[in-house]
Amino acid sequence: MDPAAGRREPTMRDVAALAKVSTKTVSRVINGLPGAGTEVTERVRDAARTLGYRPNLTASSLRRSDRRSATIGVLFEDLSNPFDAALLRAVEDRARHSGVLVLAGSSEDDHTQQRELLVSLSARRVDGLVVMAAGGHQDALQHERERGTPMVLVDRPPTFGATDCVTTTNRASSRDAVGHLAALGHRDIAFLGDRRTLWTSQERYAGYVEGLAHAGVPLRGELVRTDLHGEDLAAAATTTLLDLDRPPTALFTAQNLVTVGAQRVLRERGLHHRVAVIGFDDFPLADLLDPGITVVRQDVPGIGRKAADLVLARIDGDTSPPVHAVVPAALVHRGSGEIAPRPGPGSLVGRQ
Amino acid sequence: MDPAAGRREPTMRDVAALAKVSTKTVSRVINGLPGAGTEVTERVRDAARTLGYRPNLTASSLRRSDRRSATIGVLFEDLSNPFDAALLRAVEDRARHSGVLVLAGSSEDDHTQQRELLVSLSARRVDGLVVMAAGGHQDALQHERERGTPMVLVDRPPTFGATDCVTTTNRASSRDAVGHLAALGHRDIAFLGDRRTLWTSQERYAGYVEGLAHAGVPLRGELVRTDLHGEDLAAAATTTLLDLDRPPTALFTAQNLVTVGAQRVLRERGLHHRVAVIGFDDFPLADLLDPGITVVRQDVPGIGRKAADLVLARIDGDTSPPVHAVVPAALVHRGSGEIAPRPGPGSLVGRQ
DNA sequence: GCTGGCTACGTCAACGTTGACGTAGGAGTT
DNA sequence: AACTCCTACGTCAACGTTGACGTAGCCAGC
Repeated sequence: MDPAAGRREPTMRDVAALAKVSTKTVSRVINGLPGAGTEVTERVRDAARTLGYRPNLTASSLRRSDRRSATIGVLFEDLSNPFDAALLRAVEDRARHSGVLVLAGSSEDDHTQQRELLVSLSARRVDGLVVMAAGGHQDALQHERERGTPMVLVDRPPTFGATDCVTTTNRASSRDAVGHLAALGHRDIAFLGDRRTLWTSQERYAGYVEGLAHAGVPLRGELVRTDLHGEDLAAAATTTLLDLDRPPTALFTAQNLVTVGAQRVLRERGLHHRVAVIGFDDFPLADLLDPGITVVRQDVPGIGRKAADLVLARIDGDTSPPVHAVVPAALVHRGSGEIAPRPGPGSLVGRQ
Repeated sequence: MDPAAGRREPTMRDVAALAKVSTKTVSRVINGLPGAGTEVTERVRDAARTLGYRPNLTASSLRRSDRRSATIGVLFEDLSNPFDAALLRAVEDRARHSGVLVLAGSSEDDHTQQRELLVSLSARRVDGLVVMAAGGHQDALQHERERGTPMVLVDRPPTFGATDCVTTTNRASSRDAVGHLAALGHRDIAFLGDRRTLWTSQERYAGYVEGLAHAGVPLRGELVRTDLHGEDLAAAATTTLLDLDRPPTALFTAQNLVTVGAQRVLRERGLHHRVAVIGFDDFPLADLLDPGITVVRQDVPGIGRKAADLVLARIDGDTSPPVHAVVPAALVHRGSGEIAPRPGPGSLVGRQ
């Protein structure tokens, strides 16, 4: 049974009646505004406590001139992905310390779902948004932004203007990672990437191309596999790569699930000490594997904090020009990226 | 610059004026209620589209009799923990399909923070709560519950009455895990647990005790380590356990971070193929480690779905007696839990 | 003693929406 | 022709709160 069935939430009016003051005075006391004497303040506090009064932020924000709901929306791809979860946590921490709560949703990288969530969030009059944009067009986001909603994109930049965004050094770090492999002597470095519609995938691929070029290693098109969304596709692509006549001696896996999928296949084939791997995005336990997985590690909490700071500042009226903040990623050497190439079965290395 | 600086959000009044109808008729059209003719409906829709009208759920829920905000609060320990994140995602999915959004917060297992978040959530008039209770007393939760807020506890049951809850088979699965180790011949099975204030820790410890008793293995108090909150404490405890004169030949690590901390030490010492380990809670990549980590896997999405179903049903007025749903966990054999005991340096096995 | 300024209140309306209820006009019934 | 009934609207007030403004009482200063 509902312990409070039939009961009604006490309102300011109830408190005012019990304290024998006007609702306006209750409002002043509750909000700590000046204009209430000490004795009256005490009476109001007592009454509120007695009745179990709780302010109604819904009504308050409807009436107040600033119209703030003290709530922001967070719209990520998949809240159960460790990357998204860490990002959410960082945003939430920052917001909480400003008295702002977070409405969170997963878009599943689907435009329809993203649009529906945007509608739901705007119906609740969130003060701002932190969004990991679904790949492809960003019409719905642009539309929302043009209505004036403060918005910060994370992980991927907007394709429209006047919007803050926080990303990492996708291209430069990818270039460095490939350069690291090339410096060990690798010349057959495969690229395994997530959906090509994703900006991060494109940037990481661009970094891969630049890294090869910079090292003077020709790009072999057959070593490039994209649109690997999820572990299974990544594993399948890894299999076909290893079955090539001249298989790669190193893999650059450009997303965390892709890294894991590739890793699974290497282990099945007993090649995990033979084929070098550098992954983009760190993941839990990457250091416990044997060999440890060398990764490009993003500063996820840093990205989240920055994004939260930006959106909170915009909500507070900051009208300085839009910012594209780039939070540097770092190459973390753990072993898998430090494996030198050596001729394997079917390899043509040394025979050229 | 804010693209909409100075502009005001269009309201029903604006739409009504443009469509030359009353606001009430706009309300009917927007909410799909009967009583609006086809021609008028069309005019209203056009006007709404022209103005970019968006309903204000805040005002709507203030006025409506049911007073629903179509929002629930999710109050977990740490949204960046994979367990919490997976749970959040499951709850969010279920809620979203009912048109309900999720306000999420991390309590960090801290009563003050939990209380503050409860206040924030109730100020926003959430329709219900899904809570992972902080350890120790649950006064604030009980108070909130007694006010009538629908509430479902997950992972840990309430210490007060009349409240739904969803947990897993902590005790039985722990018993089974220990039994599994004992059946392989282990007699020195250590217990490494999280904070003793947590109900799950207590239950898992109880299962450990029962498992030993059932297998006829005497409990050695020095093999029991608790209050290991986080990987570092777990690693330190593992070290002292391994340094015992008669070290354990198997570890039952009763929480995912504890499992990882212990694993780290075993690897450092090269004992990961020697000392058996079963962990409670699965974690990503547990299968990729060598050996794969045998774990008790909770059905996290199942728990989240059930919790969401319960709270949504309560919000819809379900007044059936409170439920304590138990979602079964399963032992997943991956190798680390199938290592048989053999005498090691300092072990007394065989010398007794 | 009157003015001016200040403090501590109160009154009123409005935020955007919807429930309760009213009404005009047409169709159907007797 | 008078009646009921129904549909398609409109009017009004209220949800809980706060901004704008009003006012009573007090004190200081001349």
